[in-house]
Amino acid sequence: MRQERETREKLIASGRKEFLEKGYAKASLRKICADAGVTTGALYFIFEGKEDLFRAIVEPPLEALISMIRAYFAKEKHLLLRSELYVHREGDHAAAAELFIRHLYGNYDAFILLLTKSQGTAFEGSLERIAELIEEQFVMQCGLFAERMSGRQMDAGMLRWMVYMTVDAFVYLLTHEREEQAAAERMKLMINFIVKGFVEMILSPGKADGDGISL
Amino acid sequence: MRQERETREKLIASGRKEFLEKGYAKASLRKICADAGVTTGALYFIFEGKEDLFRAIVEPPLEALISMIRAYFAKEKHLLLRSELYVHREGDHAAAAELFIRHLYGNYDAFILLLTKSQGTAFEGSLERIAELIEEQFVMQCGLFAERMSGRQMDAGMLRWMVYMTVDAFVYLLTHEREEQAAAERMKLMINFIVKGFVEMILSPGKADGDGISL
Amino acid sequence: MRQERETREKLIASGRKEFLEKGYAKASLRKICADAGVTTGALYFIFEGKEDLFRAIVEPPLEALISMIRAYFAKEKHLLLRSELYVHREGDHAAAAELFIRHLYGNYDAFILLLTKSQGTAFEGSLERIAELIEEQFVMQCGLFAERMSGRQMDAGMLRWMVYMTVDAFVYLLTHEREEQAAAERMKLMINFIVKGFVEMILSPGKADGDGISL
Amino acid sequence: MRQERETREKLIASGRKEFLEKGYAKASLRKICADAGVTTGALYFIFEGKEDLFRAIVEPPLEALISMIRAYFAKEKHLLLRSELYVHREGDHAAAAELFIRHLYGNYDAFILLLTKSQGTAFEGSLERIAELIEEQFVMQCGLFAERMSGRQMDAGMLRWMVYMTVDAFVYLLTHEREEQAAAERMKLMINFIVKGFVEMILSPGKADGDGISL
DNA sequence: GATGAATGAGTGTTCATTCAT
DNA sequence: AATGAATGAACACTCATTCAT
Repeated sequence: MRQERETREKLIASGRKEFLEKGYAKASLRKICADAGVTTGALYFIFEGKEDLFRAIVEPPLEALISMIRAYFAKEKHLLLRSELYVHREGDHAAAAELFIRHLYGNYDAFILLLTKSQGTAFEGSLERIAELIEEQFVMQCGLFAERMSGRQMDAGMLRWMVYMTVDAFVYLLTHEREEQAAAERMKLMINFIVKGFVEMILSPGKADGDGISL
Repeated sequence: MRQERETREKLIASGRKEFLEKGYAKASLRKICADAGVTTGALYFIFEGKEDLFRAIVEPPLEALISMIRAYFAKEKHLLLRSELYVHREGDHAAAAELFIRHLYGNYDAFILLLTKSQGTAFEGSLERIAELIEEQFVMQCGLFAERMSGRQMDAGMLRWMVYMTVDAFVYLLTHEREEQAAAERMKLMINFIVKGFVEMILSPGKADGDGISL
Repeated sequence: MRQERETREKLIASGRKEFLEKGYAKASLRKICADAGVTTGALYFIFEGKEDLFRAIVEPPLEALISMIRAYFAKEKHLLLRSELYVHREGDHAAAAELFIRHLYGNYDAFILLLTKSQGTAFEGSLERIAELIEEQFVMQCGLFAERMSGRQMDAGMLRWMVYMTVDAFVYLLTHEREEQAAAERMKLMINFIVKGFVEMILSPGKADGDGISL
Repeated sequence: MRQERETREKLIASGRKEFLEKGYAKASLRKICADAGVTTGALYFIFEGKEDLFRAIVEPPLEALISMIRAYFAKEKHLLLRSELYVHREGDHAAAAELFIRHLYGNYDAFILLLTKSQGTAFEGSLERIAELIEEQFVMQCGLFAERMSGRQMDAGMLRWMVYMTVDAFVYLLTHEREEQAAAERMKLMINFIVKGFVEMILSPGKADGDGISL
């Protein structure tokens, strides 16, 4: 049991390395095992196969991220229900962003794998799934919001893009800025930019289409 | 000669299909050839190998796009040099955006391949290269701009991100909106959003760092 | 017709080059044709295939050599029949050796091909065939010789080896001394060495076996 | 482990057969594996590839031969240093020759492969390398010899050829006489011939050139 | 809890050769 | 007299996976 854990860890470490270097499809299990100083049989004892090894590397950080997102939105929803008026203060989301950044950079390799090397895997659509999750929760909140500020409709397509853009901002940082501190710094500016644009858009929306969300 | 063209076209067609389905790495030349009703030998008579077939599919549209970008920036630069004052009018870039959208959707499969299925290819960094090209030209223009509106410094990192974000907006559309008309419509809103944010940022910039661009 | 000859020559030239570089088996007809600026079809119009091209390069010089050898032995035989006593004079065979060297070096590439790059070809045993030819003629002469100098038996195996050694001396030069003049010079010494050894062996032969040739 | 050894042996056996029949370049790994009753994958588990299989067949006997040569020369050198006068006795090298013959015929197939079927392999120059090794050691001994018998110069080119001729005598036997006993018998005569010629040449050398070795 | 030998289908690629034009 | 498009079989090699031990 003790030993299994050790082998498992070694395999995960060298798997991470190989997947990063070659991408999922071109990575070689043989090389991963050799690098871990373990036989292929051992890998198949511990994991179900190639994809399972990949999952073992990327899934835990991904699931943790999703939990964080859910928790954040739950809190936001709670606040929204209690307050009667939504007031936007600068830096509102900064704390959350920093939390996310910390998690992303704390599992840097796993997220790089997830976002740029997972082609051919069940995880290749992870970014999309995260965006959808956020959009879903966001739309829900907007629904609550709309009960108080009537008449306004927002373009659902634009909203979807903005969510995607926000999520992609994290990806951009992850792939262009290796230092966590610098990334956190930058993210504040980026969030600010997006929020401002968002508020602006609500105040003077483009021509609404039928697909709009009442706001 | 006549015949070669036909075979070539058939191979490109079935190659496009297979690459789209499986991604570059997992695509099988044998399947491509069988699907085209041709032997592997024929493929190797016409193309140099797997990557060359891929290139034959994606390179022409990519090169055309790059030319369009260059031409657009050349025109912009020319205008900038003639006028004494830069005045932003809404919809300024709309025409260009529409042109790009037309090209992107006119070669839909090729760009999907390029942007989402080119891992393991010389083209896997194409998006980045396009972003760099645009950034380069953009920075150049900002330099010209700076000769007239002095003192202003803009955060180079933010500028880079905005360029990336703009480019990524096209990718977002390509991967989320199959209809060209709808995409063109949307792109106008998106461009508007970005430009507004950009102007806003110039007027009240975040704290500039040393790497800033004089504006 | 004129044209055919030209194409033929170009193919032979580039074939010689490719065969020398890669050896017969690994040489590529495609490369030969490309190098000659000719299509594969043309090659098959003029030659019957890969081996036929090889033959066209090496056969003429080989046949010429064989003729020279035959002529030389015919002359020797003639002299032997006329004279009553065989008298060995130093430098006897020198003239012949020089002739052979001239021919060998005049067709240097062809003989290198023949001797070191013909594996997989009908010509891969050429050296052996030449040795056998010489041995045959040599034995015949020894038979004539034996009619006059009775009693002596020579070890047939040793004789065979000496013939082989002689032939191989030419190969040795061809593969170790690129300059014809130097090779000719050296060959005189080598011939001398062999002849001396031969005479010596006749005068005090090893124990004869049943396979001996009466001398 | 037990099993691997068996598979290894089977592969070596059928590899030896196929290489002998077709030569290295034209030999087919597929056929070798089929003949051994094993899949290609098995071959690649045990060997690194085609050339590695070839190496596994020919390298051990070759290395053993080289060691034997080195040992023989070391002993000779030792004797030479102790005795004040070099006295040639007939049959001097006979024992060594017999040892070599025994080794050569004890690994008959391997040496045939090495000497006549290794084109396209790292081993294609083995004969030359052996000749160089012997020449090197031989020249060294001649140097020692020269300290006592002064004034004599020997043509280095002739010496080189004689070494080559000696080595080639073994090749000649290997390729022309399948029976070890007969070969050993013959080799004695051949060695005798060469040594006699050598001594003769020293006593009445051809005109020495500048490249001569003082003797 | 693992080993390591082996599978078998698959890969991209190269080849000498053919033949309608 | 020659083209050039195409064939089809073969190539060495790699892969994720299995299973007796």
